[in-house]
Amino acid sequence: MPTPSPAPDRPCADDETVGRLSVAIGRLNRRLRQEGIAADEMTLSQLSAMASVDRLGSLTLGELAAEERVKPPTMTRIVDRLEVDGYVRRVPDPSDRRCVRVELSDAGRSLLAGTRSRRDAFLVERVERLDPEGEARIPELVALLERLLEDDGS
Amino acid sequence: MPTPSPAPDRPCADDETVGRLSVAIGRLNRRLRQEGIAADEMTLSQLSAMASVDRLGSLTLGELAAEERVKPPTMTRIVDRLEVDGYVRRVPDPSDRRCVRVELSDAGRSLLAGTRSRRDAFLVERVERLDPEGEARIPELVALLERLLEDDGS
DNA sequence: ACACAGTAGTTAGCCGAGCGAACGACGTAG
DNA sequence: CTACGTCGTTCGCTCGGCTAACTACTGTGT
Repeated sequence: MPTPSPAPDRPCADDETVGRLSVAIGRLNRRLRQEGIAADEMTLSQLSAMASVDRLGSLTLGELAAEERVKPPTMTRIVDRLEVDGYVRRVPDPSDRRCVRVELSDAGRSLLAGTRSRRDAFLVERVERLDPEGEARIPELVALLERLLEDDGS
Repeated sequence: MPTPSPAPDRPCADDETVGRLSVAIGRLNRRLRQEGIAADEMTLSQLSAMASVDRLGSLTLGELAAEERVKPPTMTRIVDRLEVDGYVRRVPDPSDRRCVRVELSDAGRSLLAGTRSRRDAFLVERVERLDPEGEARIPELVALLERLLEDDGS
């Protein structure tokens, strides 16, 4: 077969495949940054944080940082910017005044909805460019990626 | 089929799936940064640039920037750092003295080899944590991701 | 009750990654 | 030879990530 890559002499999908995977992840990330951000004023980090709050409900800043795999100071600044732009609120936790809960504002929710679709336009278009066969496989792909992220330590 | 995700009421794998895809991409990228970088002094951008030079051979700075989907000033600085660290060389192009060709040094090549395997350790471990069924699907996943990146304009 | 250790978040300071604008050096068309 | 285009660099900016150090609070142990 003239397909350049397969090289089926290797028993399992290890080294080379994994290398290509991390390269592909990096590139897709950059593409998503370029495509997704141009439309609005959001950065990927801000968007991702807002999406987590939307999905999981009110979170403390620390929980949000952990969810986003980021250290607390980083999340503090991301939330700072989202707050001055009016997309989230800091709400003191009544039962533990050390904690700060982060909530989406209405503006945040609607911006999230609108932004998401625009940001995803690139991916949707890319997905649709695939043959139907490939397109049908996308959900599996996503599930697999999510399983790679399934967590434990660190 | 008891597979949890399909939800076949939606005609195709669009909006929500694509949203999850971009979230997963972002997270994996951050994880790779954390895991991969700790071991050595490389950043993902530096590594990715070196990998491109390794794969495609000597490139001009502009070609490299395009390949990495980055603007020239960004690539200039990445190459700056790689050069002071001795991993690449800037070689003037004899036929067009405006151009600068970027080449890997021996140190760069060996560091690339060593680093790649360490950086991939996280992914390899994650892949192996999957059931064999999932593991077997990784190559398809990679191929699909690469097809999403297949290029055209922009 | 009070002191002390531990936890949540912030502040300050550092660096890398990305961009656009402006510039110098070089090639090319006229 | 002049004028224009291209390549790379420099400058100056924002964002995102980190660590270290600090403040405010909780909880625990005498």
